[in-house]
Amino acid sequence: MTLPQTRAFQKVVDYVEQAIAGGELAPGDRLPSERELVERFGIARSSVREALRVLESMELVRSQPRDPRGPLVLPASTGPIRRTLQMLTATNAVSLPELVQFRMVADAAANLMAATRRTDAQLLGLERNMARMRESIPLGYSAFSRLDLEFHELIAVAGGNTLVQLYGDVTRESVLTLIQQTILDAGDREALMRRSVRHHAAVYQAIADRDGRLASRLARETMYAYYADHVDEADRAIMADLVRECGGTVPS
Amino acid sequence: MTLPQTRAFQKVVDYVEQAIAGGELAPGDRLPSERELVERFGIARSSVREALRVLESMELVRSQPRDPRGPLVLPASTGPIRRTLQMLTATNAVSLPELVQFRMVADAAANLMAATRRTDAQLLGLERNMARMRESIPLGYSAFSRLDLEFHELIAVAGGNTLVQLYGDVTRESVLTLIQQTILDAGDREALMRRSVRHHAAVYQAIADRDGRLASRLARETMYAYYADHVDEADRAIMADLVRECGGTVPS
DNA sequence: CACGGGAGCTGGTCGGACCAGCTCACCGGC
DNA sequence: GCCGGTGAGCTGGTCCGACCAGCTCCCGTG
Repeated sequence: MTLPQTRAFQKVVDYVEQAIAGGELAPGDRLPSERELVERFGIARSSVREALRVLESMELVRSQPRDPRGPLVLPASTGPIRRTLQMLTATNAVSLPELVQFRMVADAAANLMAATRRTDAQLLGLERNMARMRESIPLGYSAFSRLDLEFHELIAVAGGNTLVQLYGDVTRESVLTLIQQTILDAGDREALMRRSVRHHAAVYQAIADRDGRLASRLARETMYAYYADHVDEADRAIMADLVRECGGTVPS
Repeated sequence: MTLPQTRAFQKVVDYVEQAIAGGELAPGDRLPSERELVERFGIARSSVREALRVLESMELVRSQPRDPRGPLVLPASTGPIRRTLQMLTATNAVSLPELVQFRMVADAAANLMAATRRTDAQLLGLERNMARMRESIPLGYSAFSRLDLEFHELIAVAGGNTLVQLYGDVTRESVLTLIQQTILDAGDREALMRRSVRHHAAVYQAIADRDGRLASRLARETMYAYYADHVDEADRAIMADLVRECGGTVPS
């Protein structure tokens, strides 16, 4: 009883996890109430509650106070991935060069896919984002960078690949938190923003023209131009390789 | 008291999360004991335990029974990312084409980086893996596929980018679980394995020669060859785009 | 100074208690 | 006969107290 190898709450967690993975529990379904789980699994309510907290932190389930229908089963979420990666970058388990290199690859893929799959409506969304971005230049870098993120996210959505979108989003956010201070300290922020707007316009045009390879190359060349100076020589060499991988060129 | 917007255990979770992110708590450190957390946060022990279960499920902390030193702070882990992605694929929130497309990009990047950064020792590791793989062909597909995964993981490690490595690993695992049955049902598994060995040999040679662009192209072309028949036309087109992105060619 | 044993903690689990308030079925009015 | 308001019966959130087995560390012993 006391040390049955697996802790009491784990039984409930395992059961619910497998039930969701196996399709027996679908989003919108309800788990039995805490007191009913107590009886079904033969464990104390505090143990059941621990299990529910774990399942909640995995975003598989949500308990709502005083809901007689029981805990709600949620649709599979990417939240834990985001949170975990943020923690990894916060503790320096993942470095800026790694993030930047990965972003080169992910953004390039997103651009490539978006060029093929984008709809006219999505193109319009990009256009509107660019307009707002131009207007935001006088408002300062933080407003601008939010729109910058949004631009890339719109492209990732248009690309239609959940993984490219998810990993790209997370990585962009992390890059921004790591680099923001550097940029704020740097000299001519407005010139930086203007350059950014030009780059976006070029990418937009490539996607509008359905020229995926160009859109991809632009992503990599732009990332190189932005970040090459912020990493050491070895990482810069890898970044240059990544630019060349898709036929791009790096300034010498 | 009853509905203070945020639940009692959340206070502890937030505190520990921020302390770890901010560097005040480092791996190897100890949290105060449960009973001490009770006093510090002014909440009941059951609430403290819920918090610890949540932190444990994020792999930030580990409680060990009867350890008077208190819960152990762990090094940042990628475990939750792996588990979450497995759940996403299990519930079909992420489809096979998405996984395959992402793998094309991630494996290509891993190969490219490995060609530049690999050490001779790592090259030797790849060689040994290939030898074991050849020997494993008669042992059946599951042993073989394990070695296949290992080959790619070795390359990813040699590439030296944590993100490429992590995402690649997770994605390869997921692809395997989704495709394994199909392959087991398919006709000539042995021919498939032999082809795989040849592909690995080619990638190995490119990495040995430090020809990153070739290694990258091989990754994409190989993935296309393996999986193009298992996806619909639209996704196949994207895969073809990805092959061409790095200058590769697709069979017509 | 080395070592062995016990005291004092620890985490794991259980049970019971109270609170505020959402739901739903039931009942009464229209 | 249909609709709408209401109260009973639950729910989840929190707390408290209790017991168990056993790891650690300290102190006293040799």
